[in-house]
Amino acid sequence: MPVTLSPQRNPVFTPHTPVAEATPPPQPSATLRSQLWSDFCSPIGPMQGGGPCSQGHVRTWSSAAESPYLPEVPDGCEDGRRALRRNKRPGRLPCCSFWSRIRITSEGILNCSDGAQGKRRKPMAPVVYIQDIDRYVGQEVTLRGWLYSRTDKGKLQFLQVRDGTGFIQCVVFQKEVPESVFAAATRLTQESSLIVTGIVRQDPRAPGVPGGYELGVTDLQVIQIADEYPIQPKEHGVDFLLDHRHLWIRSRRQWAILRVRATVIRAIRDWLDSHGFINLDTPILTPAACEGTTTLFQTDYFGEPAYLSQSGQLYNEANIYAFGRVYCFGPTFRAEKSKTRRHLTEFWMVEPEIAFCDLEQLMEIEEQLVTYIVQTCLRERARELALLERDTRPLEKVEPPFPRISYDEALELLAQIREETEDENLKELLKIEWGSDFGSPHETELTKRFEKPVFVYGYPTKAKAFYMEPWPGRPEVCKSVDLLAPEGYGEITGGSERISDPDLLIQRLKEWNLPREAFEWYIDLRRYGSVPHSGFGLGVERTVAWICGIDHLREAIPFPRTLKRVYP
RNA sequence: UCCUCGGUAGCUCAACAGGUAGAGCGGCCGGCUGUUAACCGGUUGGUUGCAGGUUCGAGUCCUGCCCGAGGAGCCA
Repeated sequence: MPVTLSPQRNPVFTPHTPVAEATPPPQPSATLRSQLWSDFCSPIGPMQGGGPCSQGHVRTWSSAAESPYLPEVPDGCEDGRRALRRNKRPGRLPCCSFWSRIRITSEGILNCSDGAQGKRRKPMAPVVYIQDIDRYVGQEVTLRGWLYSRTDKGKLQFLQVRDGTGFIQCVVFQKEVPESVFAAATRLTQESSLIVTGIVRQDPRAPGVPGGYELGVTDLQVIQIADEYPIQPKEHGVDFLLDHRHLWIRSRRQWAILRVRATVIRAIRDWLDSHGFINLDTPILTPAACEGTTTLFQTDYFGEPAYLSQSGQLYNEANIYAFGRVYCFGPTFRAEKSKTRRHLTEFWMVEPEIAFCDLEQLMEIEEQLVTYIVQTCLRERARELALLERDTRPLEKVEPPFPRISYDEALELLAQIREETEDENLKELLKIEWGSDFGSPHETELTKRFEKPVFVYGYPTKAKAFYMEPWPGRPEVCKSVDLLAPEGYGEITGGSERISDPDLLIQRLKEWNLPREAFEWYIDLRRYGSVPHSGFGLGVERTVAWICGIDHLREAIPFPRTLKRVYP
């Protein structure tokens, strides 16, 4: 994994450049790009900093105003000419690269034909990421990012800077930087983009992620002064924040959650890829309901209806007969009018499917996968979880085996909870007849009784999907299993052993009033080498919410889609 | 679809019993060498969700509507 950017590729900043002149005023967006290139790439800054060519050749470089690519070099700058000739395809070369060559021969370029003298420039500080800052203590480095917040103490300013990989405090002392640098820091508004150079030092007072390190600023270049930023570092209403989701994701909590999400997704893929699973994508546009029960989003498919997928499972079942162990990983769409913190209309789900696998083996796979996800997050995202103030002790207990209880036992447990509680409201909520699926209150109360995720298996056949294998000797119960996360988080996976007998499957389609024609291909899978097989789906957002300890799924996905929201 | 709560400055909220619409934050100006959502002084900021009604007078009371949130239902 690259941890630093090569200075050769990013020679964009020169220490001791007069910042006041290098800093653009706020620009209309149409001109911003060329303005940025001008600041990044134009040698005007360095030439001025090191002693300008008296003929002002550099000002004629077209890169500054027109193109990010190769500048013109005026007659008389022989080193510049030679550098140009060395480039086989000069037109393809960014001027940043060009400038790095110039830097190597800076004595030459600065000693133009008119004899103007220039000083050798200081070596450029390496451009680094905040997440790697601990490797650079005592060194001068350059960071590129955005101003998170600023505290002005008069002759001293604290800049909280983020670069996508972390947050760090940069300290600007008036005495230690050129006047223009201090002035530039004063002008910075929240979320202004900047390039800052300074000496890395350890200081326990410095906040941030990772924290404990700060940058003693030596130079600062402003890229853009941001307009007044709508989101302040304080509490806001949910509606306001969701309207500004495109900006909200920059804030610390959201940043931390979404980094955990990325790790959850990678852990899922890592584990499956290294346990014999092959990733096969299943269609998102589908001809009919997979289950026949849920409400789907309908689209116009060249005059015919097509529906956004709510599951790739049926296709996975085809895929296992070609590949053995497979998984699909994609978005899932549900048009139900659910209006709770546990539901999104668009969410992500991984669905493994395994040939020659019964329900018990399925549970073993699930608990291993879930354990791997949790342990990977604890190991690799400790900083983010700390920022979220997640108590990780419950997560540390997550390891196989998870408790397994049957639906019947769960009902007994619920009855017992109703006996014990004084809360009349809760007593009412927990009422349930044999044959019904659990609602949120049931799941919540059940999981409070366990420290680890708990499997509930053997649900009533009528409460589940048509394709589930009946329990041997108890046809009213099926070989299904849900995994309920602890701490009240509820269902994070749902799975089952699938029916492998074609006749039984056909009978079930009839009982569920599903059109057999649409499922002919699915029945085929039972006609040609049918084997016992099982699979499950794991909801990414619910898993992320549980691991992060957040109470609403909408924060576990970058741009949530809910009943009342498709913007931004 | 049902229940509950809410909509006042850019943001978070206040405004007693119907009587001049306010505070903090943010922005702007000034001060401060260790701030952690800094602090201090000054300053800026309003179609009180929309429509109608009662009243001398409505953010406040009444009617209707719109929007949002939480929960239920629904939901592998």
